[in-house]
Amino acid sequence: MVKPKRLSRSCVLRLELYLEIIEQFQKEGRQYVTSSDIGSALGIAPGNVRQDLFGLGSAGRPKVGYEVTRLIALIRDLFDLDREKPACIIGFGNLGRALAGSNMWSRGGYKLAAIFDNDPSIVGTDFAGLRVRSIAEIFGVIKTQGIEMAVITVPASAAQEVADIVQNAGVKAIWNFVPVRLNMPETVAVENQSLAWGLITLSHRTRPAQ
Amino acid sequence: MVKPKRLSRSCVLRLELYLEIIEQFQKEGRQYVTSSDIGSALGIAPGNVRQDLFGLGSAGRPKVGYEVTRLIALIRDLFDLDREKPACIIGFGNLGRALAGSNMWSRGGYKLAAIFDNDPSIVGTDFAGLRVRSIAEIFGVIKTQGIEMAVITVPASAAQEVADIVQNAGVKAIWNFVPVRLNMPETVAVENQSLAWGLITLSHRTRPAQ
DNA sequence: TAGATTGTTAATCGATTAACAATC
DNA sequence: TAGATTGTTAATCGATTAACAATC
Repeated sequence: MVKPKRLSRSCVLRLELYLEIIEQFQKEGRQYVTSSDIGSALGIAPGNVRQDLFGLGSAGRPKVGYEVTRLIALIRDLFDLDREKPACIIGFGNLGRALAGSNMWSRGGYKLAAIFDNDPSIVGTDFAGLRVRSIAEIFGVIKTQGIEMAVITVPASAAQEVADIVQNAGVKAIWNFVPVRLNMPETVAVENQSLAWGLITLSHRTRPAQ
Repeated sequence: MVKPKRLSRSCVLRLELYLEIIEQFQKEGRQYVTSSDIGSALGIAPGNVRQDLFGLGSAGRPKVGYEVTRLIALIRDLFDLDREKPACIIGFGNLGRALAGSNMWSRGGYKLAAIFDNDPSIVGTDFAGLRVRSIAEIFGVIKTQGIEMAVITVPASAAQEVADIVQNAGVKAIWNFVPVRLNMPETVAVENQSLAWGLITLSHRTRPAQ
């Protein structure tokens, strides 16, 4: 189950879609799916699907298709979704709260393990069994709980400072919702989730003809 | 200022980054930027920057660089950011509230013009001068206010139904935060913002070596 | 002038699509 | 068997990178 070749970002994106749709097929009770089943559900050419799965080390059977359980296991393994990785949220405003309450954590193989904020009126309150902690505790809690990922939803002025702290504490990944380019070593995986991008893209795509 | 050629998604993404960084340069008082300035700030090859700007119909001056104000105007025009387009949010839970309060609207050239929810305890309350309206009013309000874009943050079970309504009302774009594939005609631009994707990507990128 | 930087073409690289033999 | 579907190679397409003459 070694996977030496680096997958392109677009291939990763497709595989995420495949997983989603295949799990849906599974819910419907199907045991096998074909590349056309997957492709037509997603608007992707079946050959493209086959080649992606081929790179994954698939094992489809001509005329039958791919075994659903095996395919799901392969993709979940590739994405490391079955290991519950501790994560934290830093910045517990509206967005932090929304993310904390979302069901995305388990889908991504993470577990929300700590929440931090620097507002004294929030620190100490409870959310889903977690006590909101002060910013000063970030380093220690990440270390002792082995937190691997930090979601950053603080004001722009504090983002780099917070990122430095979590990086020093040994976090491997940062999900950055702040519209600021974080300066981080290559060892930390940073995913920028600038919300304005989605809007700008839509604005572009619906721009009136001139 | 006609732009016949279709830009690739990655090119659009880069141009969004350029805009961001160029506006930052502008704040610092600079009048000209070179392709290397932009490229090195973003980790993109300067030749790539030049080619993108070339496709935009740029007008740089050898040895001097590109005029900041002109470049900003070109990109903002391309993305149609200077026309304030009315938008609405449907589903006013934590996420809807977080998005409503974000400063992304003006950056994307939109203006939050209406909020909808079906919870009677929320309908009628105020948020930033807007009265939260009931789901039943969606069609009429979109029509009368000329709303062009709808942000959908409702439960998964209601997403398709809501999308159908806004599409019938004439919305041109949907920003879908629900992890559900919406069935929409090609005339509607749909941007899926599945939050789990960011997590899965990070999980993949930090997967322990095997 | 000399040096820096653009505009733009050509070369490379990678990803997608087409195709079809292998196989169940 | 015949037909459907995979595995896998080759062809195409597009995007990135390299390169360099033009120019300020």
